[in-house]
Amino acid sequence: MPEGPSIVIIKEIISPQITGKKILNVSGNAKIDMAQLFNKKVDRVESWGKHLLIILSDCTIRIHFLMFGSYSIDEQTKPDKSLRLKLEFSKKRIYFYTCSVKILPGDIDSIYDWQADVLSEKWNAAKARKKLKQRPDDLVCDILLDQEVFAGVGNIIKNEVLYRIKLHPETRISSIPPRILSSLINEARNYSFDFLKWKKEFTLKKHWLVHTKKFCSSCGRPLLKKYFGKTKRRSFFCDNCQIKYK
DNA sequence: TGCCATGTTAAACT
DNA sequence: GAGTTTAACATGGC
Repeated sequence: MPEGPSIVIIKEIISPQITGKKILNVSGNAKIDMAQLFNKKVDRVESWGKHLLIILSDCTIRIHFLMFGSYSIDEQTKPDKSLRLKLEFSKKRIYFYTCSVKILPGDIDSIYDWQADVLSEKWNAAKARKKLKQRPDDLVCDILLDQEVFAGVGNIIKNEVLYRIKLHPETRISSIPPRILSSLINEARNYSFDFLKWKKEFTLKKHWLVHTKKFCSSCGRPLLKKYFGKTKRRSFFCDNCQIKYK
């Protein structure tokens, strides 16, 4: 579920089913003020990075699926204890499980910077570049996961992007040549769209070149798995093909 | 079977 | 108070 493209898919499925519809009942164990949602109409459904946003007239329901979140439509498929939020409409019921639910008051456009979302048509590569320049000492494996810079990028996308541009995960931002920095920013977006396409085709895993893989598809040597940086997430990489600039 | 993970937050530490 | 580490969430794949 969790990386940005998966949220886009959920948005595309849910949006046409509930946009313009009124919330007739709210339940679940989410720690939110449910009364606030009662009888409100869904204005639109959006995604920002890994956030699913159900936008109402005066507030927004923000769903974050974390690591194990899921949802279902019309039938409750999980036990009550994991049912965070149930939204009932006249003909539809949407269930969200094991996720983080928050109500964001006010205008959504003043809360989210759509230009930071790698999957948004408003994505702004130049702005991302400026943010990178301000973080010269950060490792590239950390900054790719930074949702302020690359909203929607998760650990799989991180690994695949770095492999694609032949850059070592432990490289400092300040050491990356300008041309490689450009491809980093471009591929963070491009790979996310490839991820989206493959996920829709149910062929995502088949297309992984490095994530959870054992051997480099380019040189055939064994891939390494290490935990780098502040984020300490798994990095799969080829020590031979991915360059660590200094 | 048991471990680990596509993620984030907040509490508990140093 | 800053920075770092751990726990919590609770499921599913290998």
